[in-house]
Amino acid sequence: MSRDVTRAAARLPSLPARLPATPPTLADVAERAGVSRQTVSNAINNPDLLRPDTLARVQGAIDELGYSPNRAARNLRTRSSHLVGMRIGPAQEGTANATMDRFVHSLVETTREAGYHVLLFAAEPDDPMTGYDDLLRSTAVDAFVITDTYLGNPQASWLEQRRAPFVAFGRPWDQPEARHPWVDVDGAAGTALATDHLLDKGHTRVAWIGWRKDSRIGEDRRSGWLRAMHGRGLSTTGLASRVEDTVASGRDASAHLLDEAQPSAFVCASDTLAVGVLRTLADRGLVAGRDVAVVGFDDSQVAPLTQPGLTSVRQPLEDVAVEVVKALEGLLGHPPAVGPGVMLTPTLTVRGSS
Amino acid sequence: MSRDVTRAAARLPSLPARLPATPPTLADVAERAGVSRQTVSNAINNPDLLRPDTLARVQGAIDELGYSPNRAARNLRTRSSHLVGMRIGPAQEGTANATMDRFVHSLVETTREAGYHVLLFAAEPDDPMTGYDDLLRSTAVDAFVITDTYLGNPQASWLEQRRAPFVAFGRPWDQPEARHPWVDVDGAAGTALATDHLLDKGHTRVAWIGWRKDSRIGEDRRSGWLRAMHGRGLSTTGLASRVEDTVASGRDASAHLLDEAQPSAFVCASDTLAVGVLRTLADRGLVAGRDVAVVGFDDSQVAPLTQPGLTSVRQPLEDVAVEVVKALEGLLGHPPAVGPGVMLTPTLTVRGSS
DNA sequence: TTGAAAGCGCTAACAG
DNA sequence: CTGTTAGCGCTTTCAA
Repeated sequence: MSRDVTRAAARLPSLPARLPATPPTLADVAERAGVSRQTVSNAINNPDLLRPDTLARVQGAIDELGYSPNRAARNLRTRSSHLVGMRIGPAQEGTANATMDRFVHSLVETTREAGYHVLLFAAEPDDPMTGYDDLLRSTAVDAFVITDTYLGNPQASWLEQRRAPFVAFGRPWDQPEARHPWVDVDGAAGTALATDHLLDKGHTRVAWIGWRKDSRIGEDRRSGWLRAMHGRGLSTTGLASRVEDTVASGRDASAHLLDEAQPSAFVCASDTLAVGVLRTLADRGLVAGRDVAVVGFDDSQVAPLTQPGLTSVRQPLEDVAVEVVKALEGLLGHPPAVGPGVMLTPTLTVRGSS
Repeated sequence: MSRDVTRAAARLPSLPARLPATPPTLADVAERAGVSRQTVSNAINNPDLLRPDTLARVQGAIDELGYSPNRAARNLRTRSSHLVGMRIGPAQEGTANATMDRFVHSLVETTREAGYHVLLFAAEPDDPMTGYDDLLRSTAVDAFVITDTYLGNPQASWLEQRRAPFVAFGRPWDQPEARHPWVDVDGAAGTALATDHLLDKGHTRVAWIGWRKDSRIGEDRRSGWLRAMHGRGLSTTGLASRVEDTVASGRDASAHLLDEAQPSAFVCASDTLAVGVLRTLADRGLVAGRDVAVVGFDDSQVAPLTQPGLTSVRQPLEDVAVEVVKALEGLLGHPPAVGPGVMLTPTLTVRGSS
């Protein structure tokens, strides 16, 4: 093989740590170990099939050469890439985005442990599905993780129709017929946790500031507050408000509620709204955590920075990632296994505001 | 070809939008269009070589079949994956992380336009280079983008020694001999911009609160403040402080500076420190923006949420991504072209605090 | 247990 | 301008 002459010549003068111009192949390892290529392949993929001494010799050659199987070749052969695609939206400022970023970190970490990598892609400006379509048809990824299952977007049903493997972070709100695996965080449980926390501290008039009614997630979070209040036989009349997710809205809403309903505590659908509440309290010379308690949602970057620190509901995104990867592994297993949806419970990060 | 019989049978009863069990190949398109496989390949990669009518026929077949070249096969053949690897650190809370997340978004967006995808990977807990090594040896990515070029980490020199194509977001602080392409944001220019902004407003005693001396980035940012002050012949004696990057440190440092040196404005190395300054002002009944001006750095999520809004230096991460991708394209071009480092200038987002 | 042969789907080189 | 041939590096039959 003249190729090997070239390769040997190319490798000789180089530093041990430097990668040769063209990486070693299965054949190189085989020659070095004095076995056939398939034996090397088996050493990697089915070590049990080899005699221990053969395995050791092959392993030695692999280490010496710094061999790692060529992905493209392996992908072509096995029809799988060990890549998981995930679309990320534009870098809009805001809490929702930050939550997704936190999730991406967890996902990358978890997929690594499962032998997968995460391929990020951006939405095409025009068609929301083109990115998925291309990756799917070119068999560039084995599966997708989708995240925004609300706002009635077409991803889930589109992928399902295509029989593309995917796991959703977010329950299929509007699709009871959906059969795909999903993982979600129980927002209602989170706000119930927050509300109970306040009730345990002796508050009886706990107000809610949430999002507009068309937000499924917002209504879900609101229901947890309602449930906790009613669970103790407390009235919620006049204690709720539905507004835009901005600081100004939270500020206005809390001012209004304080005037009209005299709550001693607020549970909010987001940290943004909670910051608005803190501002109202400051406006009025009230001390958060002493005079009025406040709890936010998402435990965002701002929560520890407010004065006092903002108590906030925290989504267990690390656990979400773990469950997503589990579902992914089931989906890509032989035979494919799709379990039921997984619902996780958030925790409460208690700080000075409550 | 018995395979085609199977395929046709499989495709017939399916919905047009549903992906056939096994995606169409070049051969399928070729047969459909009545040309050879090579012609289809040319239609995709070198359309100029085809006669217009042939091209149209092939294109038609491609569209009808929903054909997209198999990535693995193409990667194997061309020895390139059109994937760019980027390592992300653990999801620690904090501004630095948020900046990186913003950058990732921009990078994904920009690479998409260049026909690349971003492959994210996590650091192995033990060895910082294993992730790079594996991806490199398995030829899973064409190049890397590295981000933390400070803290004397080994990535840059390691990759350079391996002759692995990579672009750094961050100048090679400690390696004047480095020859790799890099893109960075001129922190000194940012703080100079901030300082000049304050000086233009009539301030003469502008204080600096920055990081400890071992931070290259911190010292760079500090130098911009120094330069701007000295540029107007103003003294900086007693006006600077170097502390940890925490709210508490910013609060303490600003309190101390106010007592000792009576500054009327603060420029900070981070938004975190600036939040600390705001807290001191609130403690003392001073109004930020009216009594004392404050400017932060990074224009993080908290900046618009503080009361009043925090003026902050903003890194042009979108532009960084564009330059990084440009450098990447040069690096991966034929022949590879490596240009000089690119230094970008930040902007100032002015809010109520100044 | 190990080895030989075949082929995944594509593109580069050349021949027509 | 189009078609033929070869082979990228790997894994999966099937034999030995």
